[in-house]
Amino acid sequence: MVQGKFKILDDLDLYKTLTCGQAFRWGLYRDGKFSYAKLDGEGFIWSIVYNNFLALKQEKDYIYYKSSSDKFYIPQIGKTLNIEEFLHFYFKFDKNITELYRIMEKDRILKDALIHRGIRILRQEPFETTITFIFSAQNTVYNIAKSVYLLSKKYSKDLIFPTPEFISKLKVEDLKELPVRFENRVISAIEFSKHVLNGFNLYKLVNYNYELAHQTLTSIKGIGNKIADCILLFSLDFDEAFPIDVHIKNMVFKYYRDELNLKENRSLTDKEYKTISAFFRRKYGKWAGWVQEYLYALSRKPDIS
DNA sequence: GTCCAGGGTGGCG
DNA sequence: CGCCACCATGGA
Repeated sequence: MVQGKFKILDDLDLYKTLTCGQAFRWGLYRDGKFSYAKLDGEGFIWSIVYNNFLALKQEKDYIYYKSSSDKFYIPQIGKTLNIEEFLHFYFKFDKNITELYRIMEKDRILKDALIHRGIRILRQEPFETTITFIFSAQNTVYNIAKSVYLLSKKYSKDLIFPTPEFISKLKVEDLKELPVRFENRVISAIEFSKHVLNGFNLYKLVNYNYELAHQTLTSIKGIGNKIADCILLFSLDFDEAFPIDVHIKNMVFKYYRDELNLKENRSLTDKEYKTISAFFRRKYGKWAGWVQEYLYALSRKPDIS
C-alpha cells in the first residue's frame, strides 16, 4: 500500500476524465458489487489499472492517491513506473492542453465544449482497451462497464483484468451473463485473445504510423473503423485518431454538414467514415482525438457530471 | 408499449 | 462502391 499526493502539472478535471466514456472501470467497489462513476465516502474514485488497485481524489492542484503497489508495469513501453511516474504517464501530463484550449476558443462549435475543460485523453492498457471496446458495440456505458467488471470477476477476486490466456480458454456459455448487445461480441473477444496468444503483438502498434496501425486493427474480425480508433486513441498514443460513434456522427451532421458535403443523417459507409475522420485529422492533427472527446462530451446528455 | 445506446459483418446489385 | 438485413440487452 502506497499513498501520497501528486502535484498536477497541467489542467485536469479528474472526475470528468475518468467518466467521460473512455474508461469503464472507475467507480465504487463495495460488497462484491461495482457502481460505475460513484465515489466512496471520502470522495475517492477507485479502479484496477495496470494490475493495481488504485484510488484517486482531486483537491485543487493535487491528486491524492492510494495504490496497492508502487510498481506499474506498462507493456507497450516495456517499463515499470512508480506511482508518480505512472500518474504522469496515465494522464498524459507530457501534453500541454492550453494549446488545445486556444484552438477551441476560436472555433464556433468547440468554444461551447470548453464547459467541459479538464477532460484529458488517458493512456490505458491496450489489451484491456481492445476487449472493452469489442464489448462496446451499440451498447451503453453502464452495460460496457458491467461487462468488463463481470469478466474481471470471473478471472480473479482482485478484479485484475484477465490475461489473453484466460479469455482464450472461455466458451461463449461462460459469458452469457455479460450484458453485451450481440453474441458475436463475446466470440470476437475470445478470438482476439487467441490471436494474441498465436503471436499477434498489439503493443508494437505504438511504433506504426496511424494508417498502418488502423489497417492492422480493422483486419481483425470484430474490430471495425470505430473500435480501432478507440483502441488507438485511448491506449496506443494515437492522439490523431478520431473515433466516430453515433453521437459524433450526429454532431458532424449537425455542425459540419456543409464543409463535408453530407446529405442526410444515416449510418456511415466505410468511405464516409474515413473521409470524416481524415477531415478532422488534417484539421487538428495530434489534437483530433481530444477534439473528438470534447465533441462527445458536448453531445452527451448531462447524466454524469 | 417504444426508443436508443461509444458497431460490425456479409450478401446483393 | 452503396445499401441493407441481421445480431437480439437493458434502461428511460
